[in-house]
Amino acid sequence: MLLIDVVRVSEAVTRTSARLGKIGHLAELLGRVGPDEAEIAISYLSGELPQRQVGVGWRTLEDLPQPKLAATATLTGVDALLSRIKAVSGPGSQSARKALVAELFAGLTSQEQQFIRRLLHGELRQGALDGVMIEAVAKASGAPSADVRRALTLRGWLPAVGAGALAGGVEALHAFRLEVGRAVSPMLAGSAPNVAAALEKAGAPAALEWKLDGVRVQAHRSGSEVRVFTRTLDDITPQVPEVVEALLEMPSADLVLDGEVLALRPDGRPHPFQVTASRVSSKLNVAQLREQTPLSVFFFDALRADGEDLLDLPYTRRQEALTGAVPHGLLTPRLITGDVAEAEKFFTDVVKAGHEGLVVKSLVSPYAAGRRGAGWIKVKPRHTLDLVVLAAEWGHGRREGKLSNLHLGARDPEGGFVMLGKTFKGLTDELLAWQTERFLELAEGPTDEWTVTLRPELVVEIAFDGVQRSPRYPGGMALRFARVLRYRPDKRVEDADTVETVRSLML
DNA sequence: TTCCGACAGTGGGGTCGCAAT
DNA sequence: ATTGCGACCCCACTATCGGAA
Repeated sequence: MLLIDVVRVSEAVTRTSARLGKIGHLAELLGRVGPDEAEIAISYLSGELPQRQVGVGWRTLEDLPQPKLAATATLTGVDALLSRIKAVSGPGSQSARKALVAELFAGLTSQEQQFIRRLLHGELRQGALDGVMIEAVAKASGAPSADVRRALTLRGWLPAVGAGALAGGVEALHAFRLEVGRAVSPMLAGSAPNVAAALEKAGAPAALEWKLDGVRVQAHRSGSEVRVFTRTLDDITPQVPEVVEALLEMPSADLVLDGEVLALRPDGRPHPFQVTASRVSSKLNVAQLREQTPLSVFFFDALRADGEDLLDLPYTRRQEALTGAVPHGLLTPRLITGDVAEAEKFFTDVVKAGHEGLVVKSLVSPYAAGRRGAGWIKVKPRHTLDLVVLAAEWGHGRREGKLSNLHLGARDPEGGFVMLGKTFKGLTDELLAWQTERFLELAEGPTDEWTVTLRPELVVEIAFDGVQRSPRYPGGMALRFARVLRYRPDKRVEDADTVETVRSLML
């Protein structure tokens, strides 16, 4: 199959707004793709590369050769070249990689170049990713989408599942099973503004578990072999020997556990997330680093224990298996209640202990991996500040032509403002239109291709999760997960919060 | 007919490893 | 030694479609 066939379908998908229409276009192509090309086609049309990443980003794609006029590139040819690009390493690799990228793009028409460029950026923007492709695979293979979804949960990679379904139908899908040592798509949580709302969503009584601010881990043990995976199914086993040792000390030799690693201080309170992230992502000198910053692991679910698959069992049954397999000290603190007051006290306690909040879990839901179902609901405290808009950046994609990303500043009592970060979240289309117009009236000072500097006159109420140390911003601090709540036309700039107020929140 | 769950899109800060400077 | 790039940890929110109620 030619690349252009896939590109044409992607363009049709982009033009179609109805999801069922998108599914139809995708399924049509899956119906005529060859068995050796199915994985590549499914991968491209769900917005990812079979290689996952190949070491090519926006900088490498800045200047590219002239496009060809005739579309002759094959899917397998492009895929093979991308694999070669990924394999490049060592001194001189940047120019070698660039040369291969040039070779790749010289063989593509401008239409194809656009497509591959967006794929490499991870921004296909055709309105269809895994969720839509699952339905397309179901339609093209004649299998129920629930079976496709289930196989994806267990296999963790849709192109393999889709190719299997196209070749072998429902039977092939049923052949995908939980394999110890191969990562399962993790179950994700939705969110609620407060504990009462979370209980309502999950159904009371529910289980309330501490939400620890670390890195999600899925730990597999088969005999003396242990593997640890992240939320995106990357293998981080060498970086977390503490988790490996914990698994090996457990009595059961056949385990798949879900949990969180984080760095705790000697007094038991958590380090800032940055400390945990630094430790977990360091691959060099792990032995030394663990002396200075040991990791702790806490498990909250069991997908397999003592040779039994548990994914389809309700929460309470999985918890029985978990508490039977894992030492008490490695269990995530938990309370089962339907009482709102009791739940709120538990929430207050966990926040006082320095942790992130709670995850409220339905007692009956199975391990529904890979989707943010109603089974798990997270609740975190929310801080707010009144800040001043210092500048704004032009948006991309559906925000093209709109000033979107706000630069936020706190008032400096000595005069002026201190930038604390940016945000684009929380804006409705109406607000985007309004602020674009208003910002252009306030434009003043340096303006480049992306950024418009403003007279500091607008006060905006910002919600955020916390203040963290920043090597980037002048005040040495930045807001974590900042989002717009509302503009405050009733407030003058002199009423905005000060740098001191922000600093007092950092601790 | 209305409601709501699931999805895609739009980007945020921080940190690491690696290659180039 | 420092800088730039790519990758990946953490992530919130809105618009939209289409099935459920």
